[in-house]
Amino acid sequence: MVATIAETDESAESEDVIDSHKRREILSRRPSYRKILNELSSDGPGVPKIEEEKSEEERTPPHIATMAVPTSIYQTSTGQYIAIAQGGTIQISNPGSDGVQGLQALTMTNSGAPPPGATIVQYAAQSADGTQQFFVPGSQVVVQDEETELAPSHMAAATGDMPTYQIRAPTTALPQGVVMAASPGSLHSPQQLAEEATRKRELRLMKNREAAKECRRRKKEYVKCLESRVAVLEVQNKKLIEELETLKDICSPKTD
DNA sequence: GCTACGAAACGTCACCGATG
DNA sequence: CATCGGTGACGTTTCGTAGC
Repeated sequence: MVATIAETDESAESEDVIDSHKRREILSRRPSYRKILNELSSDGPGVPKIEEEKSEEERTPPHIATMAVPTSIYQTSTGQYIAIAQGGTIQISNPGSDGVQGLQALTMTNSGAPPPGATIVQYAAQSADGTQQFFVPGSQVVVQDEETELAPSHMAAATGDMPTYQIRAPTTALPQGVVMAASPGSLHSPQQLAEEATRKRELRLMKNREAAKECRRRKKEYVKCLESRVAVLEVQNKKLIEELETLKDICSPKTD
């Protein structure tokens, strides 16, 4: 933007705000990549549809009956069951709840995206000693044993070794970004309210982080599909031009 | 080895539309 | 109307590469 009038700091600031708003107004909102791509795919060949769910495990509903068979089951002192399944999913179930409803899933940071619909109840992080910890309700911590964690995953797969975990009382303060969940009804003091607000913010940021990743992935896929569509159309165009030339030759044979 | 640079990936904010 | 997910924009980080 070209400003020829001398501005005070305040006006410059408001100018920035106006700029920002103008810019955003100019940028018309477009439908999602999925919508655009599916529209493209409906009116032309060679453009695959973007599926609602991508990976194999994502296509599988996060239902307890379809989840991986747990390889380790622990019970905390508060009576909660923690099942660590192959693939790194940690399932937490409350003994008081019935079946699926009480099941919550944690996914280890190195095991890919959590299945859709799974409730991520806490945050996976590395503690100061390098072990992975999972904070579960009841102020306890699931800690991956160092020996198994140090072994490469392909070795574990080859030998059949599964990582082992311990349930410990937390020995250190929560790592950055970890806020213990609190039941809404138990919030009274300003500090608790602040913690709840922080927890909500962290949750929002975490979800947005994942959403941004997914959005970028879709965008890349969208661009790839557009490129492949361009290639297909170029081939079609070339063929049509050749066909036209052939027909021209047939209709107007050379006379000499 | 060090530095500069560009590309890719990422995290966050702001906004919008859909939905309950 | 509150909430949530999707996405553009922007700044930052990470990584590979060329030039020195």
